[in-house]
Amino acid sequence: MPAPDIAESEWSIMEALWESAPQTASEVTKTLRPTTNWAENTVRTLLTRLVDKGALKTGENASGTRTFLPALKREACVRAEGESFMQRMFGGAAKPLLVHFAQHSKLTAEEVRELKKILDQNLNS
Amino acid sequence: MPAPDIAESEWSIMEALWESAPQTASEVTKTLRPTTNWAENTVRTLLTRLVDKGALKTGENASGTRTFLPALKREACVRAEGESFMQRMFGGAAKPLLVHFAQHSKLTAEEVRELKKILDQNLNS
DNA sequence: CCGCTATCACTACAATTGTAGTTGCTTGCA
DNA sequence: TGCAAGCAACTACAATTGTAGTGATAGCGG
Repeated sequence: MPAPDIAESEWSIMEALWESAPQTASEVTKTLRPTTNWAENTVRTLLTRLVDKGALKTGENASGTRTFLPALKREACVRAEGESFMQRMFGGAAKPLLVHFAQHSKLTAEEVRELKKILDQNLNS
Repeated sequence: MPAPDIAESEWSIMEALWESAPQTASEVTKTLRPTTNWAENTVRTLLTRLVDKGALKTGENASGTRTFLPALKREACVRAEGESFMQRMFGGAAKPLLVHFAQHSKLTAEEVRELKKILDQNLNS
């Protein structure tokens, strides 16, 4: 299973754990509380589902409580999601996607400069 | 309701109708048959859902049969979906998104040139 | 005039997602 | 040393999605 399908609310969980891992269920809950205000059970459910999907692994902390940590790299998940998005919206072609976001986003001159550099690097590789 | 949520299989329907509209249910079915192989009822269900969501409108053709046509521009839907994707995956920031796809896509020199131009245009606007 | 075929409008139903609640076990603390 | 509080495992339940099937209707072709 290369890249399990991670739903929207599950992403919040993953982000929290990519940000800092391992964490126990209640730690994750506290981490997310400001943004999501989820009940701890909600977080637990999502954690369990993510473990089932193979996106998270579990461990134990010093006090014997279960902890959760990513089983997949963020980069890999982003890439998979991105691939699927590109497929759905642009028939799998990168250019129209890049055109779209290049046109409809506000970018600073600095960012534009960086992006152009990256595009160049893309070529000779 | 600016931009209804269009599910994955619904996108196929929308694409067919953005490509050519209006079409009757059976026409859409035939249009999509090569790629999806959906039963006509499946297509009808999706069409109905999309009308409910306000993404499609209906009309009538010469023979009095119902036809379907987009109620929203593709561009608007792509933009909404893109926005939400950018939010989920990159916290809403365009640059990291662009960086990601600029790095992980194979682009031709020509495409790179065009993209750089668009980036420049982005600036003075 | 009558049945076959296309259309429609409903209904079906399992899987996934969002969001918890309930129950049972454990264990440190008063 | 019994109880409140944390933790784990299940269960709940409505909405959305994917993928059709069924039943009613109605017009075309014989």
